[in-house]
Amino acid sequence: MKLTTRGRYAVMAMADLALFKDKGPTSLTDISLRQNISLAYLEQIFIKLKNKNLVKSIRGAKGGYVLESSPEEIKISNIISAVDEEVKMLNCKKESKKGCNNKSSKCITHNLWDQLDQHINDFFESVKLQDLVKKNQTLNK
Amino acid sequence: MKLTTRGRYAVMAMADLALFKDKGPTSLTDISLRQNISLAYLEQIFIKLKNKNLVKSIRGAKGGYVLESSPEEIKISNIISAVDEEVKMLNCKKESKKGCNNKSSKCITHNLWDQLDQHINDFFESVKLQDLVKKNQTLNK
DNA sequence: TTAATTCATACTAAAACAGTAGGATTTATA
DNA sequence: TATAAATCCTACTGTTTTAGTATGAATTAA
Repeated sequence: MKLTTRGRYAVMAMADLALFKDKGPTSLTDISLRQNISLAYLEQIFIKLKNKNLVKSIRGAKGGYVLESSPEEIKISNIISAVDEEVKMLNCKKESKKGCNNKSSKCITHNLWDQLDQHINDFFESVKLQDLVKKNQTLNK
Repeated sequence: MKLTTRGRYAVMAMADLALFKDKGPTSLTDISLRQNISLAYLEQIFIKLKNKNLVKSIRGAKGGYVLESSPEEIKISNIISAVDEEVKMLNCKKESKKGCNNKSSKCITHNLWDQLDQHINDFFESVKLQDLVKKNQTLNK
């Protein structure tokens, strides 16, 4: 599976945006400082988030980023899939390389990975940005 | 998370062992051919499986590997954790490096990754080797 | 005009992955 | 007892990915 710091950072940054969404556009500098993520790396991540219409950019001084939708509407799955290429276990799908050919009994575990994919994706589908923000508030007294 | 071909191969190989468990020890050569996995790579994987007491080795000609327990008793989680170092999303745990310090609001997403870990591990705990073998049999007419 | 910001692209060190290579040891069996 | 089949052991390696750096251009509020 592909779930790296890029995905994690993206979710953290989006959660940060959600936390401060009432204070106008949030600059990446702020997020960088608060979440302790390299600014230049954040920039790359936000290009992708923007391309997938998860955030809107405001250029120039006092600019920054704002969420395109409300935190209740943004699913974690949207964020992850925007920055990491995909959440998939299986090589088997691509017929080209090695992979199993599905018909034979070769890839006995085909279904297992399929189901795991399903589980993980379901999980990310079920959690909204809002859930993170709420959780955070109740957790830190 | 760490779930690579090594983990996949390990599960495939163990499933293969389960399928042929009545025919005496199974050699890695056989598994290599049936599952299309490099023999030398399999050898490395099986050292780990042996160290974790998932398989038993019989050396010499006509030797091979056999399962230590019955397929009903071996959980996928056992296999994965034997060959991949761990199934964990969080860097935050290790205080040493960067990570979040948990007390502050920094790592808003801490719980999210924790829960995902839980989900994945639960899944792998719930599936037994026997489930794979059965599934395979019913699937291929 | 300046400073703060996004935007864009190219580069890079380090690590991990997926093996390969080469040989030593053990053991059934012919 | 010689041979072949197997596990065992350790070191090496090409490739890719990751996580970031570096550099500079474009935009815009003040």
